[in-house]
Amino acid sequence: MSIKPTPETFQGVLVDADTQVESFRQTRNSRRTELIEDYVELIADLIADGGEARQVDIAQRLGVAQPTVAKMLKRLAADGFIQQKPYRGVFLTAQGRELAERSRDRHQIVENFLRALGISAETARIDAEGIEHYVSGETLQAFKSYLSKQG
Amino acid sequence: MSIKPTPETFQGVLVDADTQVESFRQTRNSRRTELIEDYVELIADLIADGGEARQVDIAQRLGVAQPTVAKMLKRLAADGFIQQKPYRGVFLTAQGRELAERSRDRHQIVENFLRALGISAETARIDAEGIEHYVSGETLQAFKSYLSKQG
DNA sequence: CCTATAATATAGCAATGGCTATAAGTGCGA
DNA sequence: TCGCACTTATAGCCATTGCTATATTATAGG
Repeated sequence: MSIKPTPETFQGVLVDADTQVESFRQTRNSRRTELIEDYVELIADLIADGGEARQVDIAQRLGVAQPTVAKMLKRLAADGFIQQKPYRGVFLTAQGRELAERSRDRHQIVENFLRALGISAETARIDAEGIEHYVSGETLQAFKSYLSKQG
Repeated sequence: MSIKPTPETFQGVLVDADTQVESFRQTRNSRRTELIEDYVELIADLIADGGEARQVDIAQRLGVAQPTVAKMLKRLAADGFIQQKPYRGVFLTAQGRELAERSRDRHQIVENFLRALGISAETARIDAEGIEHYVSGETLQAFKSYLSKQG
């Protein structure tokens, strides 16, 4: 089990191992759902904006190739977030709409929070895209309450 | 090219496509370096704490299996971040130390910032682990200046 | 109605990051 | 010094997320 010799004689750089492993585990978890959230959120936006979400549009927005989108859509369908008809557009299921709404809310709060801190619109947009997936409920709440105090 | 019919008649949910694609591209980029940063940062901490970074310790901290670590270390060595001697520990190169230091600084700032917002220690630790990799220089600066105003 | 263009589907490849099982090397204590 | 326990190396598997190339289907114009 590799017991370290008298850890208390060293600088306390390291936190408890069991504690740290939990953080990393959670991060890996978020990483797994990150792409799903991006897709569902984008699909919802495309539908809201133009009535339909086509593979070519999703691909163009995400900056990936169309077959990459096709493959991911199969997974989203298998996971119950969307419905697909061959050679037709995609539609969100109730579950998909629910996830999209949560994602969009969270995204908006994070982006607005960064803007409120004085960060430029462009940076806020870019950083929010990455950060949103790693923000817990507690942190989101803190962001919200900062925003409301700024009012 | 799929020209949308009169987009100005819809709710402005969507930002410009070229703009959005850049955000997603950047996010994918961060995702690629995320694991490398975690490894290098952890290796630096283990060396600072106990003088050496063994695969079993890295594996235990990250919550992954030892062969997973072995594979990643090969990649880190190929990328010039660490040096390996067979059946011996790993050592950071100058490049590795540089990355480790930057990562640790950024990590600390993000975690302290979350704490300053009133977020609990545990949540701050977990969220910082995910968020740190997606924080741009500008945002980091904003976090720092919030912290100094709090001081 | 037929054809050309656009969109979607499918096949197959590569890199990444996990895993288990097992081989090989190290080093300590009897 | 010899053997056992620990550590590292290696082999081979799987899932994910990207790609290119190509086949198939839809659809709009002439």
